[in-house]
Amino acid sequence: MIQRIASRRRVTLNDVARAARVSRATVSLVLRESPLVHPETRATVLEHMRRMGYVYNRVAANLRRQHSSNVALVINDLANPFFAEFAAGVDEALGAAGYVTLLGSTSESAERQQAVLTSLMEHDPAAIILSPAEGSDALVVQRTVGAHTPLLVFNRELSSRDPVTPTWDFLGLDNRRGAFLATEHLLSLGHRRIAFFGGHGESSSCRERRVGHREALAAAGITPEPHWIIESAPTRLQACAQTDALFVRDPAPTAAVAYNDAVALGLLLGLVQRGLRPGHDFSVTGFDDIPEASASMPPLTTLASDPRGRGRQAAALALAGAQHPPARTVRTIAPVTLVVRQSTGRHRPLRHTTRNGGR
Amino acid sequence: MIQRIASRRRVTLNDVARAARVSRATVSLVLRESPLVHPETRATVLEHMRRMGYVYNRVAANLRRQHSSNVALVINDLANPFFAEFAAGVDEALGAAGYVTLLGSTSESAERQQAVLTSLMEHDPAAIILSPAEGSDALVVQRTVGAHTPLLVFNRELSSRDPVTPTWDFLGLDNRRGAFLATEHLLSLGHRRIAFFGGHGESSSCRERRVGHREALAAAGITPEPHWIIESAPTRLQACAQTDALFVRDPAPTAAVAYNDAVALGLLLGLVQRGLRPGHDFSVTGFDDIPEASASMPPLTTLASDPRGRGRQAAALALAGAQHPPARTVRTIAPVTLVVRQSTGRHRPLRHTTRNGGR
DNA sequence: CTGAAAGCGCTTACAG
DNA sequence: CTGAAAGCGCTTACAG
Repeated sequence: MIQRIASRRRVTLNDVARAARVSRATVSLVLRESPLVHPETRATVLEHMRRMGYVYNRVAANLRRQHSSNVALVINDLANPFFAEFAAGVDEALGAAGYVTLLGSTSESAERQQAVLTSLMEHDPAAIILSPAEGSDALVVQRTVGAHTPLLVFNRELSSRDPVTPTWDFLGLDNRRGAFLATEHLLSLGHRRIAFFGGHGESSSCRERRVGHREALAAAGITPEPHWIIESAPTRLQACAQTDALFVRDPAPTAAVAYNDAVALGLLLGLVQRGLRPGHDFSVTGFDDIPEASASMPPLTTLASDPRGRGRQAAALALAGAQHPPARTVRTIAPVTLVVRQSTGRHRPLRHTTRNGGR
Repeated sequence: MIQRIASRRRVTLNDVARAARVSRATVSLVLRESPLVHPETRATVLEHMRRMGYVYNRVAANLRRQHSSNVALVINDLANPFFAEFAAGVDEALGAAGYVTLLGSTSESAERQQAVLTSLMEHDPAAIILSPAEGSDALVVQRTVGAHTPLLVFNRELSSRDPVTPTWDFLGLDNRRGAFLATEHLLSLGHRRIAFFGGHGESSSCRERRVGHREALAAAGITPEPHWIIESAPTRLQACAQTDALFVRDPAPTAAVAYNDAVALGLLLGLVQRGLRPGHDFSVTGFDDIPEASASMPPLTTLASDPRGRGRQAAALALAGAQHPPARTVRTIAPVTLVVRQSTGRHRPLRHTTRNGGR
């Protein structure tokens, strides 16, 4: 009976005021813990709220205050543990700051990204964190986000056919240095013919990692052969299927810097299917340090970037962008660290071993 | 300069009306594509909107219409690919229905779940989809969600020390039958001593899976030994560390039904470290069919539950709950299907092979 | 310390 | 087909 009455209509601040025999203003002040209101009045009001099951309507409050308490988070691939961890970090930090996360997952589709951004914009986000879908266009994004809402682009550069001056902040990983470290590590193990395996040349992160690879080789006086650079979709299955491309020409590489962990794990599988023992006959590095990296056979040498920490960082940057007037755009490049495991050593899960892990 | 002027203030429906020299009502009708408004007027208004960069404020509209266009999604472990896929499915279906997803990730903490739910409730969700954190209490959840907002609980039962009559809908997997199928499969391979490995007895999904395991054994006339039931936190690392518990007493099990894929993958690793060849000396099954399951060494026999599809289903159920008056609570149990891979066969990735994969 | 009034950006009868 | 008015649930000066 009480249940029925309670569920008839949402109880509002007005109802509480009437029940407690005070004005709406007073209830509002109680809500925001103003010292102006008499402790006794305050206690009465609070008691009424509790009894009536009042829940604050922050949406209405925000409308009146011209304020927003939500941040949109648009993710290209939530199924990838790297981005899932990132999202968890974003949500954690936003929640701690009193914000709520509006999620949009695009499944790597630029069209869906467009729809998602349009819809989210109608919910008046204080800021947007966007990990762009492949092939998304900077101009299109810029147009739908508009000039009022601060945008933080994560992980991938946002570009366009026509030149665009970025009006967004950027948070990315130090891809160049990561790939440099991985290549250097393989060189230190005695490898000379080191492939760069997987990823697409259109992706900015892939391009940057290739540069790091090339620079490390150059520093060692090595000029990479064209057939050491192998493309593949950044998935385990596609990478596995591309394994043979490493061995089409003699002399074949003895090691590979993989675009990321997913690709590296696919390559591990491909090597085994070919009768090779990874970490023994052929060395492989990854990128991201997803949970599977440490549990693969053999465990994967890779670059750790702390995706959850990146998420917290992204939230902080986005909120900063929302608070200050848009001064100038901020570019942040987060460091990555090499984690050495058996996929490049010979059952020696140590850092910077100098034993030759190649053939 | 134009930039500065544009970014000064958000342009509202009022601004558009003034610019187009019509009333606000007319603009509002244009927005909702009402046939009442003259095509020419309509065109003018639309053109002004475009030029002025108007973006619809759905929050304000919802307030007026006493309507909500967001659904809260609270997830206990977003880093787990199973839940990440689920979340992607939810977001996809909600987006298609014109709703937006409010994300809350709890990292398996009941306290954080409480905070997250409270915060999300203030954003007036049309419904809540909750995958409960371990140890969360039904009464507490019920109290903070209230009677107005339909709640769909996913994956785990929500219980309490005191008896509660559920006022929420439920979507879960057919855990009992899944574990039954896995056990039956191992039996068909000739195993007689089959352990149930990992998970905690407090978790409803773990309890249900244990029942399935026990029933399948019973159907084969086998009474499980107490030391065949091994607890572990549902993570790869903890599971790996528990491997030895399988072999403390003779005769030891020759196969194990693992609580889920993470646990199974940890067990695979533990077996290898012990010098055993999984799928050869010892058979293992998982649960969930996460992407790594097919890429592990050896690939994992497991139960597939289509988490993305579950997500879409959850979204549909939640929206249904939001539309109809709360009639009675709905319980939905989604089927799972056995996927046979090498971790239970001898390099025979086929369904229902009858070859003995145990020792 | 509390109340009456205006307004956030929109929608919805109600007249005309 | 369009305009003037009221109101969603809240906050914020402004009086008293």
